[in-house]
Amino acid sequence: MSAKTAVSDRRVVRTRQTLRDALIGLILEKGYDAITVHDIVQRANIARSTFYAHHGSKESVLLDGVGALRDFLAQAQRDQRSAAAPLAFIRAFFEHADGHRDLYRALMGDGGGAVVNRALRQMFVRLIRPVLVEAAGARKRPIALPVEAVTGFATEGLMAVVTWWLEAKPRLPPAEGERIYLQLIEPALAKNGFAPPPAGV
Amino acid sequence: MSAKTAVSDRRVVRTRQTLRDALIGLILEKGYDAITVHDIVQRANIARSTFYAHHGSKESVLLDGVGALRDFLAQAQRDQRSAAAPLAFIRAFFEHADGHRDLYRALMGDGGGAVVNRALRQMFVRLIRPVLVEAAGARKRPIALPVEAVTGFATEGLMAVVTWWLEAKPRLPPAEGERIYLQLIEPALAKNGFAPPPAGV
Amino acid sequence: MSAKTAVSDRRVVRTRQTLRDALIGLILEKGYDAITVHDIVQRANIARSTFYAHHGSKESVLLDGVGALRDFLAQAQRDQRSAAAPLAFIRAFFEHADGHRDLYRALMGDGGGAVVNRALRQMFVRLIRPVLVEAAGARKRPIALPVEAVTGFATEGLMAVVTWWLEAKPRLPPAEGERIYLQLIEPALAKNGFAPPPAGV
Amino acid sequence: MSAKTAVSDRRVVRTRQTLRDALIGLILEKGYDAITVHDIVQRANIARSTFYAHHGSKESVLLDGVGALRDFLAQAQRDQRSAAAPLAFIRAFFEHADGHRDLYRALMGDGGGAVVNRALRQMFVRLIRPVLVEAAGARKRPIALPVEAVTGFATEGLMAVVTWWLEAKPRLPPAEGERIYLQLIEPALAKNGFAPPPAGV
DNA sequence: TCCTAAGCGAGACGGTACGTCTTGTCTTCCA
DNA sequence: TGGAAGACAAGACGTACCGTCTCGCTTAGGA
Repeated sequence: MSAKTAVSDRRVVRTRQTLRDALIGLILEKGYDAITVHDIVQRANIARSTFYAHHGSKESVLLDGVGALRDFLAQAQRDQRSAAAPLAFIRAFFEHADGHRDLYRALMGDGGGAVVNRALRQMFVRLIRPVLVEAAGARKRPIALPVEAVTGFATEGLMAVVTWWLEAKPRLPPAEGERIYLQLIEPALAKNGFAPPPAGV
Repeated sequence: MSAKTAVSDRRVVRTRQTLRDALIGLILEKGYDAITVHDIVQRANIARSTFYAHHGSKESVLLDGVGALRDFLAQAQRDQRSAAAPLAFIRAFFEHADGHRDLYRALMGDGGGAVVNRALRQMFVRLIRPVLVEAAGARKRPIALPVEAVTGFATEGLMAVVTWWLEAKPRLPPAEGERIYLQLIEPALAKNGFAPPPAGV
Repeated sequence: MSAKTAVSDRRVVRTRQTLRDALIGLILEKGYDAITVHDIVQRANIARSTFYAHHGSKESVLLDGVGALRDFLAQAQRDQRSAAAPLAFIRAFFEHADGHRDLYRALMGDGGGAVVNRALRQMFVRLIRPVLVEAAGARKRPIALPVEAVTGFATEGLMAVVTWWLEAKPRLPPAEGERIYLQLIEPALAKNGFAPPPAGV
Repeated sequence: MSAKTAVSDRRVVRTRQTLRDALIGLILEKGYDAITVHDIVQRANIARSTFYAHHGSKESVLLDGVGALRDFLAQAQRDQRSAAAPLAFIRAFFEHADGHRDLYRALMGDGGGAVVNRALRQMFVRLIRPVLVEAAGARKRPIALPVEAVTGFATEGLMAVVTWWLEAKPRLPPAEGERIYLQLIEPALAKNGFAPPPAGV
């Protein structure tokens, strides 16, 4: 709170940023799992002890970044969601991934480590579930499928389409990724009572 | 082939079985990632060097088992597939998982390690893709979605439903797991030209 | 050189000393060859990795000590050598060994390992050869025996006398060890033209 | 004892010979210490279990051979010893070594392992000591040096001269090796009361 | 001529030590 | 006083040998 703390904070922020950059660079080079703490601190030019002063492990460095992404997508979802596009964040996500293809390729493929995958899935779950709950709630008749199961299905399906889209040759525009996913998931939802209310069914 | 080989084989088979059992027991107790080779050989009561005489790593122990599962499902798929049930192996899989719920819970959840997940996904891909390729080939008009993307979508969706089904309370029968998955995936396939010809849905 | 290095040095020196002490204690107990790196680090209460941070093997620990002994003897030879006592270092060596009989007993007998023996022999060769070369060079007539052969003979003879002296019962004073060796080696040298000019014998 | 045993013996002898040959070949190639039991049985084309049926370790293979050498030298000493040549076996030894220079080079240098050295030294000690004891006993006045110390001195001196002689370039005849050793050791013995009685002093 | 006990090949196995690699903690100094 | 430097403890890793063992094949003598 004091001025001194503010100064420290600035240094702290810089250190953390350096760490995140180093980690991302290394992920692109050799994959998440193969990275050691030693690699990171060497690349970031900081001391081992400094690393542990900020993070308990390399996971923690990464989750910083995922947190930022989650905030960004949540904002997009709030701003752009409409009855016709209840999953608006998906477009935002593909746009963002399009701007950082290398990074996402490194994160989402098998090079990305289980932790990253888990974090991303968790992020999607939190964005998708509310939409499904709401759609189900608007129905007159009770739905036949458990919301949790459908949420998982939609989430993993999204992960799969994104992973494929990242590697597709020739490179596809974000809109194409979104289209493919929606074309797959919307029939599944619509047939089971999770359809965007006004659209029909 | 000779008698001598047979004898060695018998010992080898017993050792390998012991290793597999030990690994499964440990996965149930503390999760795949936390297991060390030391844990395994201690539990199996074999020497460290013997372990490495059979396997290059703990992954390899596990993949033995996955291989057996793959063979089993492929057989089921060959035997039971029909026009009305092109994904017959799914029922066989849920039945099998129902008989070894603890094991599958350990393998498919986050305790199962990335290697296991990858192996299972790969196994499903090999079972699902031929069905989709065939369905797409039977169409008159070209399909609008890439087979690879749809295969990934269907595979990850299956993984998600299975994972959810394993943890569902109260415990659900295998038929219920199969029903939920098919109810989700079939509309997605049918709407995009991968339908089991005209018969289904 | 910097203060920081000095600090590190202090810790390093202490660690190395601990290792040397542990090794010497173990040599006295069970002989050099039977000692494992595990024994040493356990006795010294340091981590295995720390051991390898300092030394590539247990030999290296030992050679530290031999290096110190070599310096000590070379100094004695420079200071005390005279025409009448061209091999002055021998007296210094017996004195030193008298003060650390257990250690030398462990090192020189069969418990000491080939590495130690080799190192000690090498040390003696470097002290003896210059004396013989000089003595031979002072002669008018060429000598009849190769210097290398004589050096080897004198060195191994010294090793033998020292080994015997260390085990002799009752315990003999250093001067007695020196006397026995010189009484054996000087006639051999004198008769073959390596005599300490005319003064001796 | 029975005829059957005799037959077995023939096979056993052949196996042992094969092992000895393999070991010697390997010593020449890579030095005694670097040889493993695996190397030996592979080279000899016998089974690991057969090796252990005959020998407890690779040392044991070698000591077979040293035993034969000892018998040979003891015989030579009995046959050729005279007042003028109390150490007659030395000539026999150099002759023998001259016929198998590669082998002795491998055995006596640092490549030969501590066990070999110990065995050879022990062999020489048993040949030299009786001569010195006898010479000392023939004296009127008591000798000034302990027989054990002198035996050690003479033995190690011999090892040193042989080792040097084996490596000398150009190659020296056996007689030259013997001459050098005797020229060094005889004055040492003579001056201290171990002289061959009639020769003088 | 067959029988039978040995020598032997093959190689799985339990064990022990090795040297390497990470991780996370700690101490000491410097700016 | 916070961060750099890096020593250190802990412990898993995969490799290399060791010596023991079990199992059949082969084979040379005695029945």
